[in-house]
Amino acid sequence: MQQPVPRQAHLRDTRRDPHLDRETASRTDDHHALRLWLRLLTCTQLIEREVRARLRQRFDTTLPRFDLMSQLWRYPEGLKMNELSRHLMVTGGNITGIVDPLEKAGLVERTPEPADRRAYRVRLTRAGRKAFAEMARTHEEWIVELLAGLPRREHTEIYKLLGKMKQVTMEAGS
Amino acid sequence: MQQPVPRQAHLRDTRRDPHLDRETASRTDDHHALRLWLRLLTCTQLIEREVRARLRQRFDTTLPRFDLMSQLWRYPEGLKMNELSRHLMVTGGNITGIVDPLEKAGLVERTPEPADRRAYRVRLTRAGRKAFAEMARTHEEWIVELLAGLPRREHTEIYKLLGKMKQVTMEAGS
DNA sequence: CTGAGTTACTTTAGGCCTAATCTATTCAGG
DNA sequence: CCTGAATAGATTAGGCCTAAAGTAACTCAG
Repeated sequence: MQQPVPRQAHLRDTRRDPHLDRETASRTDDHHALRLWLRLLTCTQLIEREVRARLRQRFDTTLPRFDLMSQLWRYPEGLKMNELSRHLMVTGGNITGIVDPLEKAGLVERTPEPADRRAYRVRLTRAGRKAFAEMARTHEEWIVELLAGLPRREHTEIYKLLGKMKQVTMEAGS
Repeated sequence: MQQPVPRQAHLRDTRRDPHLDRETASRTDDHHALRLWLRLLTCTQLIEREVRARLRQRFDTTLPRFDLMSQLWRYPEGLKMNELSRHLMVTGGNITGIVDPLEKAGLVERTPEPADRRAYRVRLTRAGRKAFAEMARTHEEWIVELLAGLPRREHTEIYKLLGKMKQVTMEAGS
């Protein structure tokens, strides 16, 4: 839980120039779908980068660990490894790599699954619940803050449209 | 440029269950901003994962390499390392790690910058241009295909709204 | 002209992620 | 009951990404 460190000038982050990102170079003859995709990617990266940096600075943790704890928070009875894999949309091997250090830190625990000796259930420990509750509150404030400039009306509009986009993409994908 | 390999049953990708992703567990009392962010993330990951997999299978390359070549394609005179860093929104050290293998593969070249002996210009080679032209055509088809289910009207609507979102996020961020 | 500060790029350590492969367990058909 | 296929999870090799620190070159005030 280290405090934010003031950034020195020679380490200044040059990656936020509003006039120079992936999208800026898109050409007028690019297909609309392509430009939409690039813009979607830019928006996601803007928020994701900020959240990652803040999680690291304020809570000395990472986004994947936060995400995993977030899922466990919503399922107090715990989740199996492959369920976590599906929820977080990452491969199983990766889940092992995220759960291991969290378990070592005492934030989650593996409890045996009586019905299947291959599997077990991952749950937040008491310490994990306490730590997550604090982080989640702050995290939500960050998101609200980052999107505060967006009027409520457009807020729900994007949400609805992205819902449709999610659906058609899932149907089209592989 | 290997061909796609039919996936064996026991390696089936279990990560695309439409009823079980990060978002599904969002609770009704979550703030609207948080739910919007989760949905944005899901949409991006759906497309990104698909594109990464296809780039690997069809062209035996990666998304970061494709993205970097894409920027060079749009700037035939070449870009300096720190310009690439800004365009792709990643750190400088990372650019080194992406350019190195591309240079080794003969797809890009580093040419000295006469005015500044610390810097140089990275450009596509002839082979790089040829390879990229082919990949870009296919890549664009993929994106169009993945978003094909979205009516033109909503297409431009999301594009506009995300533009606004990008703007307010950039103003709010750090 | 000199030296402090800045900039361009690289390197390093560490974490995330994937695909592929491995072990142990479970399951289903004969 | 056996045996082959499928599943749960771990492991490995390799690539991406970051922050931080290192090197070399540039800039400019004194």
